[in-house]
Amino acid sequence: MREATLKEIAHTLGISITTVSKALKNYPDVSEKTRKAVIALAEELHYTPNSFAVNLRTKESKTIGLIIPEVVHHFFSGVVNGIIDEAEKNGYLVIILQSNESLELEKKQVALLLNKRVDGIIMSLSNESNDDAHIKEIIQKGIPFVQFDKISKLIPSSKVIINDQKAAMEAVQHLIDMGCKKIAHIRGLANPQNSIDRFLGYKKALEKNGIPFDSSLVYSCKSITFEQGVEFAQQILEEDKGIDGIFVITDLVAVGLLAHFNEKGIQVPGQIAVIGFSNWLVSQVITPKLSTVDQPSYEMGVAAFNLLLEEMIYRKKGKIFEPKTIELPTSIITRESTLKKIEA
Amino acid sequence: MREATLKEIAHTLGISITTVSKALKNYPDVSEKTRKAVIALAEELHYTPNSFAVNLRTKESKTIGLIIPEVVHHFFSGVVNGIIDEAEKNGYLVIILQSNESLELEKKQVALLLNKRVDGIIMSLSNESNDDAHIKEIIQKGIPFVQFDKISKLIPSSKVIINDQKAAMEAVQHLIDMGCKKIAHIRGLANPQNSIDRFLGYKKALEKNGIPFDSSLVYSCKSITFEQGVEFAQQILEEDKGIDGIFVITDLVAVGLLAHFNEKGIQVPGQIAVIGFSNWLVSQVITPKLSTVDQPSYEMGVAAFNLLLEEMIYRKKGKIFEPKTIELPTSIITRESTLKKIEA
DNA sequence: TTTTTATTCGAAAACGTTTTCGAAATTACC
DNA sequence: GGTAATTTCGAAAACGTTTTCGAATAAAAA
Repeated sequence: MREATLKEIAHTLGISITTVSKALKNYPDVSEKTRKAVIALAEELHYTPNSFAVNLRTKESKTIGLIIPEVVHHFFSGVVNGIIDEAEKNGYLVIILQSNESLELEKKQVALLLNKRVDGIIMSLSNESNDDAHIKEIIQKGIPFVQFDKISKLIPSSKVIINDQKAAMEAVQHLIDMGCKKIAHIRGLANPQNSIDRFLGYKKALEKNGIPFDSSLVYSCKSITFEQGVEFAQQILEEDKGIDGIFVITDLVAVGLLAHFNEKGIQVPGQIAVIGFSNWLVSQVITPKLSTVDQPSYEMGVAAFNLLLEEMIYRKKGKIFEPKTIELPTSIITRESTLKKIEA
Repeated sequence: MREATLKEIAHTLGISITTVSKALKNYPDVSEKTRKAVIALAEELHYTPNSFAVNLRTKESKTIGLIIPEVVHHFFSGVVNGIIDEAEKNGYLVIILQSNESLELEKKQVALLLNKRVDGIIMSLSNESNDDAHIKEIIQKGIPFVQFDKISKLIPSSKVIINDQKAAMEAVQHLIDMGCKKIAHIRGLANPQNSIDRFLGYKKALEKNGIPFDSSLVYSCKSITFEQGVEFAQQILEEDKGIDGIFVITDLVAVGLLAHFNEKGIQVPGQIAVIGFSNWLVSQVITPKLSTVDQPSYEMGVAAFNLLLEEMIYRKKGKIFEPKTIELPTSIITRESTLKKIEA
């Protein structure tokens, strides 16, 4: 079951390895006759170049690394999808590693990829990431590098992001347009930038519409779970502050709210309108169907790879590459949970 | 920004490349003094072996390939998770490719991985897979190979599976235990083996309990979607056959049923009990919470990698490897959608 | 025929590592 | 002191490819 090599082909054809190599790569300085012969024999032997040797010789592996917090997450698997597809179209393969939101693991994964000498790295930072020595090492080694979603602004690299603040503003504006007067916000954890940005968007939307900001209408998640949503729904009903609209950090939590409102016979959107974030699968199959903000995960993956590809090409030519930032548009998806009948 | 090499270290230390290599790999035939010196300099220069050269020399890359229909699917991303984690623990990296349920793509992906000369391949067949010339090529090339979930029984390789038929039987038995007398089955597409097996499990459970099989109670999905579930719910209500329990091919479709029943004011499980399959995230956040069959996706990934690892080790020693099949247990998760109150 | 030009080929180095095997240097033993 | 055993080292081959550059051959021009 030995694999055919250039040497073998050369030997049986009575020519040199050089010529065989050239024939297979369509170099101009090999006669039509020998080229034909080489190709014929190569096919017969099912010759395929030894990628290990090619890698060593060309100093590239046509392989990139991807580090994400976790695959089992609708958003990240969407991105993974986009990256894999686009990479494959361009002859690249993708190695995926998970950081599980742990800084320590993240460092290890970066080291692994550097050892593997991948041609480039795409990554979304873990929540813990504040120390970025390991990221700087990537840059300093001159490895093409792209960040997406959770990024560090301080690192000079290309980035693919959405505008969380703007998206949040639009979501809240939508609630206002639907007639909501007293709008609460279920915000995410304290540190992550997107949690902060969405909160700021909420504030700005209120401000823009002349609605006074009331910090008692902001609820902070301890965990991003369904149960957390149920708890806040309980609390909100108990407090009875007259809230008629809620902007929630993410769909999963929003669905928890809906579940409890449903149980208590609260009309959504009649009494309280709810809008989530991220367009999880669940938001379209719940009753009432949940309005939300769509993040173009697949497109982010595609964009991230293309940015990386551009840098890889630049670097290969020895040119210097100026990092770019791509901001992808989000869109409000209006479904039943916010559609009050104020039409016309 | 040049990377340090053995040659460099050897040069500056005035010793041979051989000795440097040996020192770093703890060969016994190098004195403590030179070993220390080598290690010190290696650390100072941040030396890390060139993996391309190592691959070429050792003929292995510590990289495996994984082909799945699609990442963006709760089940597959669970498996991916398990494989990546376990692979990393054992010093392996994972390249992921998607077949998108297309046979043509699947063939291409296999070819890609063979060209890359991965150390092993794990894969779940696409639905289209009937021709398996490309799979046979993997076996015949002697590449360690493991199938999981959607498998071809005809291919002599290790396999990781669940017992769909048994799981389906248990699900239907659960409905019967809950007092259901007239049980319908929403089955999947015609060809996939798991669709067939679950259907057979449904039949067997009825048989075992002395309930006559009625083919008019079996509904075949044209697509595995939420909407399909809604449609069947409509049809079932219109037909009014007195159905009081439904076993559904997968949670997504079951959730469609629930949505429509909810809209029409049908009590679940009071009038009709519903059980799904696969334990999608959505099943625990819907109202009523959906009973379902849990497939241990992460564990399947772990098992698949370990089987592959075993084969890789065997093969490396030149020993022949006898393929194994691991069948992982499923479990019925009883939630609100089937819990009728017949408790004692 | 000789010289020039175009065409076709191959020797050899290089990529960086691992490993075999023999040689040199050191130590132990009588 | 000499021999044997042990320790420490390095030359060299090999993995399979790509690419440079010069040589050989064939064709064209003089």
